[in-house]
Amino acid sequence: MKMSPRPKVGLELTEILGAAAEIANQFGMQEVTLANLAKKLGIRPPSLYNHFDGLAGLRKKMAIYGLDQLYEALSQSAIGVSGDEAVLSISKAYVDFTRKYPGVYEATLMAPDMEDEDVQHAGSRIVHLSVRVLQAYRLEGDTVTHAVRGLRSILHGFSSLEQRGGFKMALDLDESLEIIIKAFIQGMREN
Amino acid sequence: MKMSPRPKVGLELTEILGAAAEIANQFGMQEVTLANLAKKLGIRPPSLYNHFDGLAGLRKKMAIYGLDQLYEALSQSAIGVSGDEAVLSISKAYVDFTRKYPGVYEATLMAPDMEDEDVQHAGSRIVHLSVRVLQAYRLEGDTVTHAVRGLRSILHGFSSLEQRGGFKMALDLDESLEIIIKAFIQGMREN
DNA sequence: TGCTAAAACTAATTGTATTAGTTAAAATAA
DNA sequence: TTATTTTAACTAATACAATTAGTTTTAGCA
Repeated sequence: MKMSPRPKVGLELTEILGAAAEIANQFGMQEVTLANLAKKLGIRPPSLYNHFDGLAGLRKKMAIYGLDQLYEALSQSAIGVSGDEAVLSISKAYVDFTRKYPGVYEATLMAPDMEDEDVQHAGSRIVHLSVRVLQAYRLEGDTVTHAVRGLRSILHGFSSLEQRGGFKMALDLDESLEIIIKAFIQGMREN
Repeated sequence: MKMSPRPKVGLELTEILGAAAEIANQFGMQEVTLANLAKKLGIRPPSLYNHFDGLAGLRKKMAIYGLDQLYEALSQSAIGVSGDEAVLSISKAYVDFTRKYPGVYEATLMAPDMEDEDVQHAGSRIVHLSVRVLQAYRLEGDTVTHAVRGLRSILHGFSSLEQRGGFKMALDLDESLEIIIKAFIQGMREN
């Protein structure tokens, strides 16, 4: 019996998620396979099952990891600002994030079950942040909820379309975002 | 040697795309595999290669098919209306479409190459329709382009988030959409 | 020192897309 | 009508992904 040297890699979950995020950002989520991830980490695919429950488990963990990072970026951008300035600030931070970490953002949308409690919780922090920022406008009744839905729709739709190359006109995208957001919040305030 | 009867199925591409759309609408695009599609059609997976170039080719054809259907629904909804009424009408038609045919809408976003000429062309018809509807507001300069980008962002973002169960508050979604769209177009007009 | 648990491993199974080569049916040409 | 060509099915085989079962090494701890 030969003593094949099996160096105990001793992987931490965060290193695994970091490696998975790198693959996702560089090549897209469809390239985040157990085979590719294992290769990058220098281990065999079945070994990954010691850290999470298969591909579905990995995607869930990546979604939560991504939502946490996105929340972090957004909340940082909202420090010390309020009103229009705050809404514009988190809007730009949101789009910046999807540009810098497209794969992580993609992972955010690829949880096997969006109804899952942990995923919901990670996402709800972002919703609550939006609520807090929009409450500055003192909208009445359910209007805050409608406004949050609108803001999220704009940010997600804009980012998604931009990532897919959906905007073909040669016209500055940051300018578009600013104009769109300003129009929306002004329109919400007036009704 | 027995003459095994091999009934010439004589599939038309539209029947194949229809079957694929049914799978997509019922079970999601991840279930649109060559194996599942072939089973539904009563043929063997390799036979599908006579009709399109593998899974990537199928996805491209489904994307174009979906964009054409979406355009059809939107343009019908815009007949005989103008201004706010027209924008609201196509917005509702857009969201209705994604609710009735979620898999087809998903296919719209899953083309292997969004830059592909045929896919771009199918998508551009929808953009042109939006331009025509928004031109009623006589926005100046590049503002029409910004407005089209905003409208598309809202509609795509809203639909996408709704489909993924992203809106958890118990508050009517159609009402949200109407308020969001009205706020956006009013805000765009005033600047 | 010896036990236990964590985290790696190999081997084998299943399901997927894909390619190569074959054949029957239908359409077309002689 | 008969012969040829094209279309669209087929079988067989390959490559690669996820997964499961069972095994082994390493590290920490009693």
